[in-house]
Amino acid sequence: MDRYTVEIRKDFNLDHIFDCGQCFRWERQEDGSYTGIAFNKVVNMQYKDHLLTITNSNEEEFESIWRQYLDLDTDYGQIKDCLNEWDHVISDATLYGHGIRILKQEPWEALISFIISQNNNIPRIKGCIEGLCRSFGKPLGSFFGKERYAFPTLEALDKATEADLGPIKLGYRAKYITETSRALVAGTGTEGLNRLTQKNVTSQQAYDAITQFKGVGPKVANCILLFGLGKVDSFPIDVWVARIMNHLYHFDERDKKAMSQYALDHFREYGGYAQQYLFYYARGLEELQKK
DNA sequence: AGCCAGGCCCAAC
DNA sequence: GTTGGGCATGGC
Repeated sequence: MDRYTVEIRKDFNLDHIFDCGQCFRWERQEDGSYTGIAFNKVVNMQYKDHLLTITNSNEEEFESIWRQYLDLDTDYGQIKDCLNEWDHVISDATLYGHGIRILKQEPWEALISFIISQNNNIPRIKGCIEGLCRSFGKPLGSFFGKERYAFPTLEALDKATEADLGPIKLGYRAKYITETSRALVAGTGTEGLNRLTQKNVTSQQAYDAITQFKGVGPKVANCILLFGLGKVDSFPIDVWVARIMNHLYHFDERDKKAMSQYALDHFREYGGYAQQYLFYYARGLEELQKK
């Protein structure tokens, strides 16, 4: 099978990247590598001795897809330095998740995925999304021992009725998916979403645009901004972030407004990175607690 | 068994 | 503009 290897010196760890709750279609393998799907490509990624090897890919795809997806042209060392200069509490979190990168995911997939994520747990979110792909996504063939499916297109989900979505067990979110698909087809289509990634579209403008969709509130919108639209200043506050902000900064867990303002003041244009370090740290602490 | 999960909608203040 | 009940489903 085709493969491509590239050196990545630092600030890169597959567990941190794929297990920090930003994406739902990557599976850890026995050997510590990850197999997953993005942009209709099935690949396996292994990182060892500062070398990233992408299997079932090549240099051309690396340059056209994976370099941007993995955000390899961003200097995370510099970002962590800034965050630690602007805030003296976050250092443990930036050390704990030192290899995190914020994936540049496809806007449409992020929109639907994070609608599904609301009031849901990560294993089940993954199950729902996989079910959607199996039922409504294009078959990509068998890779790494499994049949693989693309994420469904807007057109495919637009055609699906709520009854069609029944077996996926999305619960009350099924209606959000159908209504959002209808609205997007009637409106700007996925191209309209893609345009929101442009630099001249502000985070506020993109936020206002996507909160028009049913099922997209403040938290879901901020996740879409951060993970799908490249608005890395956005700071999604879920129960984990609220919890860790309470623990580290002594905010009332319900006071989202105060936490957002703190993020604005201390994490500034890097709010999204700070949020991911905090989220991953919060879940890591919880994991330790359980032992 | 019962609480919880990457919350949102909508009605009632 | 804010607050709170209701909500589908299943992980743990």
